[in-house]
Amino acid sequence: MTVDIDDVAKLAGVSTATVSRAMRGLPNVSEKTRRRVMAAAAELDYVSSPSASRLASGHTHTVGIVAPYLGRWFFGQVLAGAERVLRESGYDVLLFGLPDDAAVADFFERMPLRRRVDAVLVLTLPLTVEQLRQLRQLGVPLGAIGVQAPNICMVGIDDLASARTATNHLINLGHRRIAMIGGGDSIATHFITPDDRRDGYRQAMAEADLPVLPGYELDGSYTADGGEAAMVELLSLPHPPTAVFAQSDEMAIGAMRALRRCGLSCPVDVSIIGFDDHEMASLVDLTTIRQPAEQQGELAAKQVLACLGGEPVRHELVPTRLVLRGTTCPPRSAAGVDDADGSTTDSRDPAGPTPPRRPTTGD
Amino acid sequence: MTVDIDDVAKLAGVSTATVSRAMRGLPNVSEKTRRRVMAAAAELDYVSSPSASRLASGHTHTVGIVAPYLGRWFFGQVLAGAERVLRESGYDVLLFGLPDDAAVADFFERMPLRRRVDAVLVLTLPLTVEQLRQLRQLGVPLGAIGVQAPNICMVGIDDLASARTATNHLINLGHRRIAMIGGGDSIATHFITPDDRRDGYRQAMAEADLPVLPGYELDGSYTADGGEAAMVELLSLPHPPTAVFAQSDEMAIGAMRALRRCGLSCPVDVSIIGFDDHEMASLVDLTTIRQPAEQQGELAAKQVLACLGGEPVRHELVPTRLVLRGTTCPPRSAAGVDDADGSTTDSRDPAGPTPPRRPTTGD
DNA sequence: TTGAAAGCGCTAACAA
DNA sequence: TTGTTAGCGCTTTCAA
Repeated sequence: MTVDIDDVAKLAGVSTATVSRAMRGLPNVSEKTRRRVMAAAAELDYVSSPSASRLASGHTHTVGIVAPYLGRWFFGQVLAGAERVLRESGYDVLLFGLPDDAAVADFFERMPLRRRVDAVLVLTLPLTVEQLRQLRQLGVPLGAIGVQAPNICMVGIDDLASARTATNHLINLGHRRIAMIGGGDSIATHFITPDDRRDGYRQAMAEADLPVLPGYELDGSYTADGGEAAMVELLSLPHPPTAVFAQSDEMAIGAMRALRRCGLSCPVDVSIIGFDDHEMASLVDLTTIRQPAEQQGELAAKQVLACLGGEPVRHELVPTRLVLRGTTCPPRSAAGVDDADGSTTDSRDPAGPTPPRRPTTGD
Repeated sequence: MTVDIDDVAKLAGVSTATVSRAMRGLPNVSEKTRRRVMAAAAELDYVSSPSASRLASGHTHTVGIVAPYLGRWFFGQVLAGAERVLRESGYDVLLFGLPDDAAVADFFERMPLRRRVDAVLVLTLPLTVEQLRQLRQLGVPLGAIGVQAPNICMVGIDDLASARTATNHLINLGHRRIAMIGGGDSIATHFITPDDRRDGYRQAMAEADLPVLPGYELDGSYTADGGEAAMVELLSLPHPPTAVFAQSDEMAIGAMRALRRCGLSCPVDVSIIGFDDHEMASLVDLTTIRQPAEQQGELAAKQVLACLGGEPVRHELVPTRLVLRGTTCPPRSAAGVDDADGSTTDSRDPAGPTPPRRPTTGD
């Protein structure tokens, strides 16, 4: 039924070993023979059986990608970048989404990656020490995005410095009452993004001698709804903030919605800065910190491929930058202040500034 | 080094065949033996080699998923739904993104799915007749989303009726000059989404005796930038529309941006309705047609699994519905008209209406 | 540079 | 219900 290596060998008049060598491009085959083999293979429309070659060689030519959410913007971008690099390098991508605790538990109990992949890419997954140990036990190169751990490849951004930049932008505009919407306390040891961003916020505030008022650090669960709820809470404080740093654009956009529903104007009443530069950020004119998502996926994929090629483990940080748009401006009380920060590049949105908005009055 | 089926057999005091049967849950094994085998396997931390069992059995327990864009919202949602169902059914997911012509060409030339998967899921990929033929030649069940073809599973929506609903909504509000932003002419025979939505628009217009003015059908490439460009063109017509039906939320949001940049108000100057109910639609308060993306992924996955179980090919349409938000209202000239449509359920956004906006004046 | 042959680890007939 | 055994289709020594 299906044509196998023997058929090709017969047609080409060589042994199966030679067919195998020729088709994999090994050097110890004469050009003449290789041509004959390739011609025979083409004529028979032969494709080698991956199961058979995996069994015989022990290599799967497959990379496993594990991600918590496949449907969210950031993960989609990272996945797109990683998949493209792997596909173009001839690797298959085996995908595992772990959207909830049950899925995580099941995954680490059955370890479906065992004997199935040559390398694993972990996308921003909060890992416990034990889970990381289990992944290590797979005995294949590990790559991670936003997860720092010894002896595994990783790419990421400087969350702390980026959060400082965001906060400094608000401070430099003259704000003094600046709140933060972030993620809750993370239990996972190796997932430090929310903590780092929080620390960056705190550092910037401390350096400017500004207090973090009670109730100014809220959990927005990294969702728009969470951001909206957090903003509502902030607005009910005795001294509501004049500016908010949201740890993600989704939360920032949720916060903007809360303001709109309250009849308040962003940025005139409250300035908001987000984080990510989600595709929708430009559409809602959101000032934010841009992080290159797809590029991080590409880099992480290249790193594990390099490890597979025998190169040493690498760690890479990609740069972020402040993207100025229309949701931040000086507070009503203050005069404009120079806005500058050494650690990242400030830049106007290439699309150009949008016309300033009038505050909408609530009904 | 790695423990194999023989080790387990020895420890359990049975033959390898029995181990194989016991571990796969085949019926012809006594409970006592099965327990002994499972205990031995657990003690040795044994996991069977997928390559070996695939080679021996011919089954891969893997489903290939092919999608044009992994990073876009709709595909992320569908992928999340499909992956979850497949994972929970014990199937591996092999992922292929085909973002550009080169990737498509390469994919269909090398056919990396051959001998690698038990079924294939195609997500909204414009397929030529020849490409579809090649997929069929894989000899495995095929499932598709938004791609109609004989004898393959498919889930989708009624694009034509949904587009009519969208257009009728604008008509019922009293609009007469209604334009459409869609996709260009599709070359692919089996990818009829843009054409169906266009036909729905045309039908609704014709039934209401409204003309489709010259220049009222534009290509927005299904991107925000394309939508913005199309809107700019519409605004430069001798008789600009008072309402626009965009075939996707991304294009709708781009069109909204164009209006904002021109100092025009949505919906007071121009009403806009989108399509999809993208997560951002509620955040920018966009009236739209909701289609359940994740659910379509789940259904398609279930369909191919059913085919794998010997059931016949199925076709399923999932319902869409009009979601009323703040970007549509009667045109300036007209009095309000009753808005009703029998084919779908009209509903207020559960989050409730937002306060009406004042038109912003351009500077 | 090529060929012969022994696996790779499992499944599935067939036999018991 | 269980065991025996012959493959599944390739890769990789080892010899030539």
